[in-house]
Amino acid sequence: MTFDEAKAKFVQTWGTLATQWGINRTMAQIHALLMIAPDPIDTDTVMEQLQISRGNANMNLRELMDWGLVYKQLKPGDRREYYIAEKDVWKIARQVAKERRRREITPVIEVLEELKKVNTDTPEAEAFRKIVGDLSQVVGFADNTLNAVIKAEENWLMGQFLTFFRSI
Amino acid sequence: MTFDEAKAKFVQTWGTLATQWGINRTMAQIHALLMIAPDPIDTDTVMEQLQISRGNANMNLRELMDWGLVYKQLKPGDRREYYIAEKDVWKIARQVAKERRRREITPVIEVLEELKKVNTDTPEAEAFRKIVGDLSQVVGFADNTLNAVIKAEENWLMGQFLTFFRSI
DNA sequence: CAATATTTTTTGAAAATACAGAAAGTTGCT
DNA sequence: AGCAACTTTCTGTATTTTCAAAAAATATTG
Repeated sequence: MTFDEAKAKFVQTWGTLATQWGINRTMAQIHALLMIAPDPIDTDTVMEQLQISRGNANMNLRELMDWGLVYKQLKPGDRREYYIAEKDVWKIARQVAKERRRREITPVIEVLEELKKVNTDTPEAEAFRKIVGDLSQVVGFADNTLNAVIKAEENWLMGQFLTFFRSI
Repeated sequence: MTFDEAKAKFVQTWGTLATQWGINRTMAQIHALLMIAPDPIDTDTVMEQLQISRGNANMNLRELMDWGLVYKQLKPGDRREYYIAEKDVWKIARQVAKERRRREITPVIEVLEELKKVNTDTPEAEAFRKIVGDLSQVVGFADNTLNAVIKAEENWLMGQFLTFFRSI
């Protein structure tokens, strides 16, 4: 496999993984492209490399900045805006964990807590509260896991977790 | 909130959460419906409750069985097939972890390992190997986390994890 | 073995999502 | 201010995903 093939495969793989987890393919591909770029890249380069329109490139670059995964970079004497990706993978992980927790997990926990309060007095309602409560625990577990990632220090994380998981 | 409203909200919430994580909305809604059903349910009931077609109901019920989250149940003296959901939420979690690991994480790890082997000798390729290697670690961490869930015993899981995470 | 009930697969259409290209908006220079 | 270099937003189109309805297959009963 040539280096160019490897880069292409990386971009494609990252895009596929993203889709499977409910994230826009192009956004992930741009992210991949920026992660493996040694230097800042401008919009036109992104467009050319991924064969996408300016509008699309711009939209997803903003989204990536919104997720805190990509930064703008200005070059002195150049009006264009260049983009650079966060390269610290654990920081990336923390950022993603943080966003997904905020956008998707926390709201669900709130709803489930609300639903547990239904006070209808039938066996059916009793069963309902049971399963909702149980699911609440599972989602809470996911929440805790993400939170652990968010709170963890860079290097500390790998060590602690690996030690813990190896014990299982 | 009435009990019926609560049930509806639960089904809707579960569907939304699923979409956000790359899973078919209807599949999750059927799953939700079955989880809170005290008794086995047949296809027509699913169709009626969620206002979906027979084809759609059937397809997603199969998919749910494929994920190991729903079982068929036959009633003596009745030709129809009834469906029942796994109610043990930790078993559900383990099942989901198992499937997603198999379908989505493991393949990515293999690709990343492959990509690390690119032996082009330039600074750019060196940086590529670095980021791919680092990401490999992060994905490996996700893999380990899912694996821990899969391997864990039912009740044991909550206790261990909570203790661990509280320490963070 | 027919007649009937039930499940499964297929197919084309509808809905949702993603996107290109163009228009509009900004910024900075002369 | 006026122009040029870029960036952002908008709008209609294309792609993908989801799904209803019909057709086909399978199972069950008399």
